[in-house]
Amino acid sequence: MPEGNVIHHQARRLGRAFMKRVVRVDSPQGRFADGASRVDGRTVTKVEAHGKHLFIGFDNRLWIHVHLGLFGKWRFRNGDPVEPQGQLRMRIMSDEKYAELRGPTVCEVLTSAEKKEAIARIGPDPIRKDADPERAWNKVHRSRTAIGALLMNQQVFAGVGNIYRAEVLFRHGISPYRPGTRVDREEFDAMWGDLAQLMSAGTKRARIDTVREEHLPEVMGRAPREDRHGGEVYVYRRAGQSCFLCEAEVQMADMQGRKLYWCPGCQPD
DNA sequence: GCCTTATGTTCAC
DNA sequence: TGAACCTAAGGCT
Repeated sequence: MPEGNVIHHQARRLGRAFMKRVVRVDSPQGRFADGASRVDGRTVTKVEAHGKHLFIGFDNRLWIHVHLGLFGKWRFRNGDPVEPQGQLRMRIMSDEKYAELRGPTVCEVLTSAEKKEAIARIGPDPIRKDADPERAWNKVHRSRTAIGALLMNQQVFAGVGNIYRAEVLFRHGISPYRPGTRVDREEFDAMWGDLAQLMSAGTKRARIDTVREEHLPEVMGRAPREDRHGGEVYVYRRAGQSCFLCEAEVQMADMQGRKLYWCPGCQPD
């Protein structure tokens, strides 16, 4: 159940394991059998992440495209593959290592042109150095949609998910219900820069930490147990508890089918 | 063991 | 707006 930072982390890991190597690719479950046969036995030339989308490139100009969705998971192992247990969509294997993919929303083979189209469909990804924040700003400041929803829209901010959405709004004192049209340029720039930094840090560690250093003693003192997503945060999944920085109670509400967390004291309408 | 929940997206109505 | 997708972990019994 990863946000963009984890996908980038996994892309690096897949690159380290398989780049420039001839690999075997199969689909013990069968649902990716046709795709696997098109890249089986080829050499991996590139691994890229764009938002929550992962692309593995091969020397025949084809790409495996993976989107984990809510349930998808990679598992990395050393040595010879063991007998598959349960539903295993794809295996990618070198002599020393292999990776197993279960439960993805998307696992398909694309041509270079199709891969380009897939990337064009999503917005700029704050983790990528080649991202153009103007594309996101143009959509945000023209939209009456709530900024909390815009942050979750992959065509606006690729890779941002429910944790980064809640946390970046908290860090900038912005109500999730404020329309995009009422987010000014300065606030947008600050949030974009913050996302770039937070998500890049989250890529290295494959976890999400958003608490500023000066608040850590207070947060650690009052939240001895890590939430199971791993990492220290201000409001995500803290509904009903008091805010770390003010007296207000952290709120939870449904926004477009996803749970939204915010502090009404620090993020007034 | 069973029920709920989850860092997500798409499609049908 | 809701269901479907289809996996794993945590909480509860």
